[in-house]
Amino acid sequence: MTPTRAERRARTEQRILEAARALFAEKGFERTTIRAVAAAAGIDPALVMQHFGTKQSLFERAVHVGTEDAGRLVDDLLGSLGVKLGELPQGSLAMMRSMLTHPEAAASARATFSRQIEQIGAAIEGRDARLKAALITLVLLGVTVGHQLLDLDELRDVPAEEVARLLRPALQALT
Amino acid sequence: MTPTRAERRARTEQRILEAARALFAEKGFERTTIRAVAAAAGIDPALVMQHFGTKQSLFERAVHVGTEDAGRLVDDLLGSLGVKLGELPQGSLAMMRSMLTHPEAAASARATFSRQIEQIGAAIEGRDARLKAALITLVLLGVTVGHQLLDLDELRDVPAEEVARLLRPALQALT
DNA sequence: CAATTTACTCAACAAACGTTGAGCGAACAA
DNA sequence: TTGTTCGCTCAACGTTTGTTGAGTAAATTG
Repeated sequence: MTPTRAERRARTEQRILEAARALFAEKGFERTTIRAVAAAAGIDPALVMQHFGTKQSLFERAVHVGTEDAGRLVDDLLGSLGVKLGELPQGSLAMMRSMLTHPEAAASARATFSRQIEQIGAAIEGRDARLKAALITLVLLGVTVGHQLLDLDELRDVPAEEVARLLRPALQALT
Repeated sequence: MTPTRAERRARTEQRILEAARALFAEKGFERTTIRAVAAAAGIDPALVMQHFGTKQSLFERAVHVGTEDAGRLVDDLLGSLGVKLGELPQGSLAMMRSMLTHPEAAASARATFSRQIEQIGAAIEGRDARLKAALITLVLLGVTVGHQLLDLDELRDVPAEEVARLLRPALQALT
């Protein structure tokens, strides 16, 4: 009946990570406090430190989940040009939210984007393949930022399929 | 010979604003401290407060300059499809750098983008004009973020003309 | 000239932050 | 059951932050 010790540990660690991801995605690294994460997880701030050591490593752990899945967005794009907005994992949103202000988030973002660019570039022929791939990635970045993070009125309540439909010829022009 | 009092005041106010713009553009709102701005301007931190009251209003004053010029980027784009990257005023960079983490910067960014979207939308025919205009703006946002703020390797040292040349057909597909 | 305004510095405050160490009580191993 | 491990809380530290009020010296005003 009573949960085992390892279970409890894994359970609260998960609660911390979920709370951290949500707050990092909503407020970014600097405006998210350990105290707020702890409060959202229903525990003491000190426990967060015991589990993750430092705020920075908590961020890394929170962001790393979903980073591998982020490549799928590009796969889907290249395969069928069907962009799936609004399905980004919260870890990727947290990274994106912080990448302009937090140096380590910027490094992580650069690594992720470079991986994606390389992936796309390999599927494009021609001399400017890498540059074109970068632009494709940045087009998606811009739309995602405006839609998911900036929450622009013009994109709110617009179905992802419609965005994909309008974006498709533009992206095709870049290949 | 000795500068008048009003001159001195305007002079240092200018130095503060320049230092603030540079730091806000480089580090964003939360990582830029009043003390750092004061040090960069060669004065005491208290003097910054006397001039601008609060860090928030300093940011607003620092960002507001160049906001009107930001619309020209879109004008140029629509007129000749010649995107001029790398010529963004530092005030706009500061706003962009902070828009994902600082709520008031986000509000300012939304206002700026909405103005641009409306402007572009008026020049596009069809039912999806506004949505297309939003996507055009976000494409430029993404490229600017990747180039100016994220400093991606793939776009570094790439002349703006080449980016514009590759981007042109993609943007044309959105009109 | 004397009187006053003002650009500016100095020292300090209160709040919030990340982080730490001691201690408590329940789960574990023997 | 006894001793140990460990998840967890509590209280506090030291630093950094934005911000303030008193004080100084120089420019202005009369």
